[in-house]
Parts: sequence; C-alpha cells; structure tokens
Amino acid sequence: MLKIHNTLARDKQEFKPIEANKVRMYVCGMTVYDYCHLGHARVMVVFDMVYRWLKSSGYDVTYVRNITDIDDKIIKRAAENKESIHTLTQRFIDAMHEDADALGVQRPDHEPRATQFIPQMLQMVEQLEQNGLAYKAADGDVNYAVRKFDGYGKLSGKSLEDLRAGERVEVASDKNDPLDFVLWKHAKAGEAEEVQWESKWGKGRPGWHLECSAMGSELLGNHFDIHGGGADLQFPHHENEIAQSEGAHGCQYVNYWMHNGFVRVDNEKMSKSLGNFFTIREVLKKYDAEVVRFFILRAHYRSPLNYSDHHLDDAKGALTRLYTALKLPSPASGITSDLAALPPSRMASSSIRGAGGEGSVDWNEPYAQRFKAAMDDDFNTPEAVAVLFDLANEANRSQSAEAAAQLKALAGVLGLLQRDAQEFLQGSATAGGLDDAAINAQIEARIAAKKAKDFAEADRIRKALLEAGIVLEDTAQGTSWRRA
RNA sequence: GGCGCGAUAGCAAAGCGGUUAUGCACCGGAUUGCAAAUCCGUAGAGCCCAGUUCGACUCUGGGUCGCGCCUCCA
Repeated sequence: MLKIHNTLARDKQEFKPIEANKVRMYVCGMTVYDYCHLGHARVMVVFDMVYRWLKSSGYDVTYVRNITDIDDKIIKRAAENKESIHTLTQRFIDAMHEDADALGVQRPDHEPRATQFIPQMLQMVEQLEQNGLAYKAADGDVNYAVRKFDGYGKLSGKSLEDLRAGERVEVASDKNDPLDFVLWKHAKAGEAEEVQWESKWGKGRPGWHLECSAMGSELLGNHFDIHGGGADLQFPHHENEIAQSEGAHGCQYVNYWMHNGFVRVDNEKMSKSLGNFFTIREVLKKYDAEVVRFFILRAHYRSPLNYSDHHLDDAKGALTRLYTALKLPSPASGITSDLAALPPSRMASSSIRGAGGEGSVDWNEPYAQRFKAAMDDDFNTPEAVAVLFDLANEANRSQSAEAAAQLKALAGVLGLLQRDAQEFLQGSATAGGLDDAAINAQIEARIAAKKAKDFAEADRIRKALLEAGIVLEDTAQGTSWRRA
C-alpha cells in the first residue's frame, strides 16, 4: 500500500486513485529561457522516480509535465538576444531534453506548451468571470478576486490576514485587493506580435498560473490524482492554481499535492535570483550523469539536498560499489558460480520492467520486499538504496549471479545500474588522460614484468597508472582496471 | 512580523519507544608477491532542558540554532 505525503493534509496518506489502477499526474516543469540547473534536475529526477514507481506498482499512469514558453522573463531575454521568443524557447527546450535524457529521465506522456493552450486558458478566464471570481481592472488586466474564493490558502496554510500582514512594498496597480493575481495581462505598447493574443478583454497574454490550470484540465480532467513541483511553488503558484481550477469547475482539483525539497549550496537555496546555481550541463562535464541521478535519489525527495563536489565524489564512490557488485564472473574465463548456472525460474515470477527494459524483479524475495516497503512509504529512496547495498553485499559474499541480477533489476526501478558495469567503472578517457589502448599496453607490460618476477617494475607501472587515475585490480581472471 | 520545515556518529543519510540502518572515511583481521576489489570484525550518534514511560534518538512541552515561503524562482 502506497503512502504519499500530501501537502494539502500536511501528512502521509494512503494513496487511492480516483479511477481504479489509473493515476493522472501533473508536474510543474520549466520556464524555458535558460539552461536547467540542479534544482530543475531534482524535480525531473524525483518525479521520474515517482512515475516509474507508480508504473512498477501496476498503475496505468498519465504523466504531464508542462513547459512554460510565455512569460516576462522569456520576453525580456528574447529582446536582449534580439531573437523571437519561439527560437529562444525552442533552443532551451531542446537543451532541457538533452539534460533530462542524460539523467535517465523518461519523457512524460505529455509536455504541453503554454502557447498551445491559449484558447483553453481564455475559456477558463471566462468561466471564472461568469462565476464572479474574475474582473477586468482599469489598467486592462483581468484579475482573480482572491477574497471571493473560500478555500484560498488551504494548500499553503496561509490565511488572507497572514498574507496581508506580511505584505511587501506595494506595487501600484489597479487590483481590487493587493492579493489578487493576474489571469490575463493586457498587451503593452511595443510588445511583439508573437506575445499577444486576441481575447474578449483585448489583446494580451496569460498570467503565470493560468497555464497549469488550463493544461491540467485539458489533459487530465478537472479532477486528477497527483500534482507535483518544487517546494517554492506551493505559494503562490499552486495555491492560485487551486483557486482558478476549483473556482472555475466547482469541484476538487487535485487529491495529492507533492513538493520536493530544494537543492542547496552552502546551506542556502540554489536559485536564479541568488545566482548560486550550477547548470546541469556544467555539472555533467565533471560528473557522470548517473552519479548525479544517484546523488539526488540518495536523499529523500522532501529533504534539502546540499550540493558540493565532495558530496558528488561521495555519491560516485557509493555507486562504484554497486557497479562493482554487478561484475559477474565472465563465462569466457571458465569460472562461473553454481548459482549462475541455475535457470532463472524464480526471477520471472512478477514481470516488472526496469528502467532500461532490463531484467524483471523477483518481488517475493526478501530484499525486494524491503525495497517495496521503502518505496511505498512516501517514496523513501534512501531506504530503498540501502537495500541495494545490502543486496550488493549479498551478491559479493555468495558470488551469486542471481543476487546480482536482482540487484540490477531492483536498481532499474529507480533508473540506476542499467549500464554495463565495466563501461561505468572504466568511464571514458578524460582530456589529456590515458586512452584505453595506452592503459592496456601498460597492463601487458606489467604482466610481463610479473612473469619475470620483476615486482619492482610491476609495482612501478601500477603506481604510474594510479597517478594517472587508473586503478588496477588483479583477479583470478586476470588484471582489470577502472578509472578512479 | 506571520506561517512552515529541520537539528542523528568525521562527512552524507534513513527507519525505529527496548534488538546491526546504509554509503564514504577510520581501525583490526582474512585474502594478495605487494596492492586494489571483496569478505569478516571493532569503534563511533541522536542540539539543550524538562516531562510521559519499566524503558526515548524515537512521544509531549519549552528553549537554542539552521533553513524555507510570505516577491520571480524547481
């Protein structure tokens, strides 16, 4: 039984889908005017993990992650670059896909773009106007009348009075109430045609929150199961989404709200405004993408996650241990464990596809049961990963190919450990580093020295390679190597 | 100021009212020509103060510190 921490209830709750065996999930994605940073990586990886686990649990999942391709910052950036917003956003959408793919993030079922749903948004504003919740202000903007919506504040736990008390310097506007927010922004002089759409309230463009309400309803219905996003979206974005959707449709919008914690740098939130962010592609130049994914999944999704090279190095070391356990006795060596020769009958009991479509998990086996219990407990990936390490220990101890296969299959549910172990461990040559041929030549030379009992020379070669970042391991099957 | 979250061993990070988390690092042993990897074992924890309890890292109250939202932000 799956339990999910529901922000709406501020508690873990048993997950009950609206429709049996189906889950409809919406996650707030990127505003595409720049490269994704690690905070974005966390959202993508965390909800990819959720998506995978729901599917592994047998649900038929429809996953929507939107793309915001119209917004003040996009308009500003396009103007700075002297390019159209379309070329700008398309460029960063492509970059986002590259980053997501590298991190092993599966594509959502739908990736709607705001600009493709303008009619649905306008329809929603009209509905809100009819319901007495929207009004056109003197400046031409159409605003949401927050005080007319009863449940305002139920997600973020804020009351209108609290919000009023914490009000910042007030910006001059024609809102009836300072807390009202814009549904439809009127077009301003000098704005490009491509950021203006016709409407009964005059030319303009959608406010920030409207897109998600409109696209969620369009693709998942007026009432769906899960809505996710970063913790910073809880207020005002998600609160306003609820006001819009429930105000327009008169029914519950979302059953379970999930918010992931921030990525931090030096104990501070990584954010654009603070300027302390690292882009995904920047980090991937230095660290293997799977290490980054593992680093994210090693913490609970709701906890803060501190980023530093030291933490990534640590994650790399840990992932190396798992991959090392995956190295099976090579059939070519003539050494195979008894277990490896056993027919994989038990492994096929419950066919659940792993990330790479690899082997299936034997869910009756004790490690898998612990793994499942951890994942069902609000997606407790740190605990699930701990099970992976216990299983690695088991595989190493028993030299069991079956245990190694189970390890790989279970990790596959998290989108980990699906590569060839040797490929991961050896990585690829870094700039200025030794290439594989050079390494193998050195290994040959060392083997020759060992045969001649010239251990001083053998050790010299090994030491030289180590200094070049290459670790040698002499095994019964011969000498293997990996990049440190 | 309002609302909320957190504080676990050297670092990272979970569960749990009483019995080994886990990874890295460290120490001892096995193994190895020497290593590495692996295995076995030791050591090391729960911000402070009260309370509840036979027993609290785990529950309750208070305090301290850190973080977040209240403004664009994943």
